[in-house]
Amino acid sequence: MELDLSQTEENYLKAIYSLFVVSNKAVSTNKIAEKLATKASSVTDMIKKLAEKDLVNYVKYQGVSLTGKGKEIAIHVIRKHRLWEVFLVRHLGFQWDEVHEVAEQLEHVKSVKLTNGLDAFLDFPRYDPHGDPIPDKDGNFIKRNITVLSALKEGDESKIVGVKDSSSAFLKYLDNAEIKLGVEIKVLHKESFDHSMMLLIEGQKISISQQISSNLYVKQND
Amino acid sequence: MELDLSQTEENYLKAIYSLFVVSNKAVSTNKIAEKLATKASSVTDMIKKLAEKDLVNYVKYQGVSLTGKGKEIAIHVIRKHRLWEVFLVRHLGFQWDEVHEVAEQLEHVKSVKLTNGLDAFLDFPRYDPHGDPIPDKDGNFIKRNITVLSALKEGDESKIVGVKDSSSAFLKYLDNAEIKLGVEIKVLHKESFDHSMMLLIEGQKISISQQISSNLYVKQND
DNA sequence: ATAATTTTTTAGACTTGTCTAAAAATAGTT
DNA sequence: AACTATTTTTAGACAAGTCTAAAAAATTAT
Ligand SMILES: [Mn+2]
Ligand SMILES: [Mn+2]
Ligand SMILES: [Mn+2]
Ligand SMILES: [Mn+2]
Repeated sequence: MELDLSQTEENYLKAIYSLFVVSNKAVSTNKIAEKLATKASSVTDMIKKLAEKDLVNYVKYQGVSLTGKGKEIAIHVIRKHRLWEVFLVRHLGFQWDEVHEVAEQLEHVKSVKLTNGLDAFLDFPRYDPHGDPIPDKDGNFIKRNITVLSALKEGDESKIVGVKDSSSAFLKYLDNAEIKLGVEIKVLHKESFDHSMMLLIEGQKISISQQISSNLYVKQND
Repeated sequence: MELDLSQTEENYLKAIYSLFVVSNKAVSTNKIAEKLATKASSVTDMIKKLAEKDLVNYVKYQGVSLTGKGKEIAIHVIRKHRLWEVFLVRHLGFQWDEVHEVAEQLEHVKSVKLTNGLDAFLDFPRYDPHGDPIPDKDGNFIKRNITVLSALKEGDESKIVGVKDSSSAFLKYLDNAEIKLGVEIKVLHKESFDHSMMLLIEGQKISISQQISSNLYVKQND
């Protein structure tokens, strides 16, 4: 029962998985097309193929969701993606905004020994450079209690633990503003006019727009 | 002038390169087909495509050779292949007979930063686990003066530096017989009947068949 | 030199993944 | 309920890479 999927098929499973996670309901053809920068008609074709292989549940016009097997594969690809990202940053001198593109390629390399060997070499990291949890070899991963920074109220204190947007542009902005994962922050003021925030980060007062605060994850305080 | 080749195209270039190296003349369609476990007709099709891209010199019915650009790409893929093999053995606990299959996948990952970062991480290794030289980032590599062990005469002393056959079966045989790269050997006796050899390896007397001795490379003594 | 054999190329077909254009189904609006 | 707009699916085509079967060229043998 060893099915060998193409990179394309794996990418579809990953896309469906991540879209399902945010909405928690059947994923639409158009959403998948947008995510994979392809056309809706191509998506329909591929969905049929994946349904044939029992990797997705598909009812015409009703959207698609992953089966157990499909979810397992999607998570395994995500595991590889994130492990490689850790490797690139820790050992090859990549910046956190440079790793994604390469990890998109490395995630499709098929070798259980490679994946688990890499995991061990990295000492079983639990988060990738963007703060996303890394599934273990059985597909289990930490479900963190997080919110976006923009949801905090004046006076709240928390810790920055991840990014929602991991585009190179956003990550470079954060580098520039010296906002790193793991730092403690305090919300000094919320401007009701434009919803910008004044933060205290490591003794520094920094003002950030809502665009920024809504793309930063902080630890949920409770 | 950035051409983006498919994995298949890269594999053809690599095959043509390695076949050319042994014969030093235009490579035949059938040889390529055999090497890549495909059909001659498929090879002809692909050769035309590569000729179109100026990666090979092709004259109908006369075989094929690499252009400068084609050779450059082939060597670059080989560089990646061998660097990954070193990584897998040194850092992920792979045996030397397990690395090839995975390296066949990793060699197609495209990122200059990745390749050069890996090279630096490994401290610029000059040989892969099978004793094959690793091209540097400019495509230059050591041309060693080597012969097959079977060519040595009685009384000759040398050092084992590589394997000609790198099949898992052969490599496992070597592991079992405790024949490793880098060890000094002395030819005690050559049996004229079956061309087997009696060797002295690290104080041990070992007899090997011609099948074995003709697949081991030793340093040329002069 | 001619015939037989082998190698290489061509012709036509198939699969995967994609596309555009058009049809069908669904959702939203009056 | 009927019309409109949007979403999704189908139909047909294309490029990449492969295959089988047959034709053409090159090589080897007689
Ligand atoms: Mn990523
Ligand atoms: Mn990531
Ligand atoms: Mn190899
Ligand atoms: Mn090797």
